[in-house]
Amino acid sequence: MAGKRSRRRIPEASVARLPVYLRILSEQFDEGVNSISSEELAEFAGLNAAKVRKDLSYLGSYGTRGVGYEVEFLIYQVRRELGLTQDWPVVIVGAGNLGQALAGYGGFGDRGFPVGGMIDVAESKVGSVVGGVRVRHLDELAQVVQSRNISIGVIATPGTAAQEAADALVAAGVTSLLNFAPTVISVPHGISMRKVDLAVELQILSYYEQRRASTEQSNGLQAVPAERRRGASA
Amino acid sequence: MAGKRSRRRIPEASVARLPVYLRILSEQFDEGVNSISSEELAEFAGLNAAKVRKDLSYLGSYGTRGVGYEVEFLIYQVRRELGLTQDWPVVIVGAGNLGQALAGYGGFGDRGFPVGGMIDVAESKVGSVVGGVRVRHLDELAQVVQSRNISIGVIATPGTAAQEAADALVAAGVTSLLNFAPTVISVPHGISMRKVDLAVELQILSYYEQRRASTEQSNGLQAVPAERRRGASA
DNA sequence: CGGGCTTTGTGAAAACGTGCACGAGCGCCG
DNA sequence: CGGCGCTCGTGCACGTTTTCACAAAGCCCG
Ligand SMILES: NC(=O)c1ccc[n+]([C@@H]2O[C@H](COP(=O)([O-])OP(=O)(O)OC[C@H]3O[C@@H](n4cnc5c(N)ncnc54)[C@H](O)[C@@H]3O)[C@@H](O)[C@H]2O)c1
Ligand SMILES: NC(=O)c1ccc[n+]([C@@H]2O[C@H](COP(=O)([O-])OP(=O)(O)OC[C@H]3O[C@@H](n4cnc5c(N)ncnc54)[C@H](O)[C@@H]3O)[C@@H](O)[C@H]2O)c1
Repeated sequence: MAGKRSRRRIPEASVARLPVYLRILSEQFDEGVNSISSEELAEFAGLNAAKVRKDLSYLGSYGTRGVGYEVEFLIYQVRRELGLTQDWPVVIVGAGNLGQALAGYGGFGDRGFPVGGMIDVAESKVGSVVGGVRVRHLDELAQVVQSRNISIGVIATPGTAAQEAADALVAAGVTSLLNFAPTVISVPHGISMRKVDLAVELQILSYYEQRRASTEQSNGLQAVPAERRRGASA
Repeated sequence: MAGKRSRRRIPEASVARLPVYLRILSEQFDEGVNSISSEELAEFAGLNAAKVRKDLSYLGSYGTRGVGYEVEFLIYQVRRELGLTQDWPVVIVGAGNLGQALAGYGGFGDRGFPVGGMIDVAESKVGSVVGGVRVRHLDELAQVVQSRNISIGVIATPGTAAQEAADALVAAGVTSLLNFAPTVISVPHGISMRKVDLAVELQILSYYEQRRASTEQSNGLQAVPAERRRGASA
């Protein structure tokens, strides 16, 4: 039997690497590369080849032994697995500095995540247009979510309002959240949640910085070996 | 002998949680809470108590059995371990939308990471003042880094310039990087690197969204159980 | 058409992180 | 001042992720 296909669950660590492969593959494709080996892909991604192969094997057996992977086909498969064959409009809650930057940021809609709505509570924000989208009041959230069939919400409010925003989003029917506020938010079981926390990242760096200062020992982290850098030249 | 103290290496996963504990502890302290149990801390952090205790045990034995942890003292210990007893000025490379948002963002300097410099290459940006800091040309990077003794660099350039920015930062003497560009960058061994990638986060959410659509099975992720939410009321 | 070279796909082992369970230590109360 | 109840600290078992290593499989060349 050739391939049982993809309804096996993919480990989260692997899922988190698929977008990286996808980006690399897309770049390579644009440069006219048709075929790529796990070794090359690993090199670009800063990983080792075995990990790349194992990750890709969760998608199915799409490589050719002795040759590698066909770039275009692999792109298709990764996109399919990640659910990128459809658009996922997002709603941004909090139209402050960050919310506006995000809304104005092209690389958002470009990649299949158009801004389907912006929400705020401040009089001064509601009604204004940011990144081509009219800011609506929190009261209208459910209506916005339902009319555009939005399932991903981005929280860009101050930390104190983040839980409230999350609750409102979930109540409105959103099932995935991306939280930029520096606050732990709790969500019902079954809702996906990821966070991006600047302060946490900096503090982690600080830890290793300090450590470097005391022991002259370097260590793990996401440090990528420098060896053989490849510039992507056209 | 009481406690061999902290020169044992702390697992990265634990390091990444310490900033979260720190934030919670600081909030609790501000509200007048003097003592906290691993159970309570776990509740606030959305984790389980055993993990909290294990994480804290890497710092030393600072709890009191039958009682819990003294908040103020624990704050001090976590800060010490994370290297937050000193400021870590950062230099931001790329003064575009994101770079400006970051520079203007208070919660940066507030937490011990003042913006010590901003760098760009565009004529239109160099010389302007953003968030109280004058934007300098890339050529002046080394001088900025050395004069202010900066060891952390933030990359906020377009993806195509990210590797170049990283190389320049490392050459200038920076030893920790936080990369916002959607590109894998490679750094020499011994340099710490963390990345924040919006597209990756959204694509991970997309994966689970899609999966939810096919199987009516929910799963892992960072999903936090909703149970007993605590609002931090003064 | 067969042998050699290359690279995949994957079991199995190792490393790592998490969660459980419980002994040890401390404070409090009677 | 002794016993009780609470919570820490941690050994251990479990689950997950990474790494290793190699057989299987395809391609190319002679
Ligand atoms: N600006 C940055 O560079 C940056 C970087 C990292 C993290 N953050 C975090 O992102 C969040 C937003 O930052 P910011 O700089 O945009 O802040 P901001 O104050 O500029 O914007 C916050 C916006 O949220 C709105 N708001 C408040 N309560 C709300 C609610 N209940 N529902 C909907 N909207 C509400 C406010 O009206 C305001 O427009 C903060 O939590 C901040 O810590 C910001
Ligand atoms: N804007 C957002 O909300 C957002 C969100 C997530 C990620 N990002 C990423 O952050 C990065 C910056 O985004 P942006 O919106 O600020 O882009 P931008 O185009 O507004 O700014 C980029 C800046 O970098 C400068 N630059 C270019 N090459 C440089 C070099 N070699 N050295 C120094 N500076 C250089 C440019 O002059 C420009 O000022 C991008 O990689 C983007 O993908 C942006």
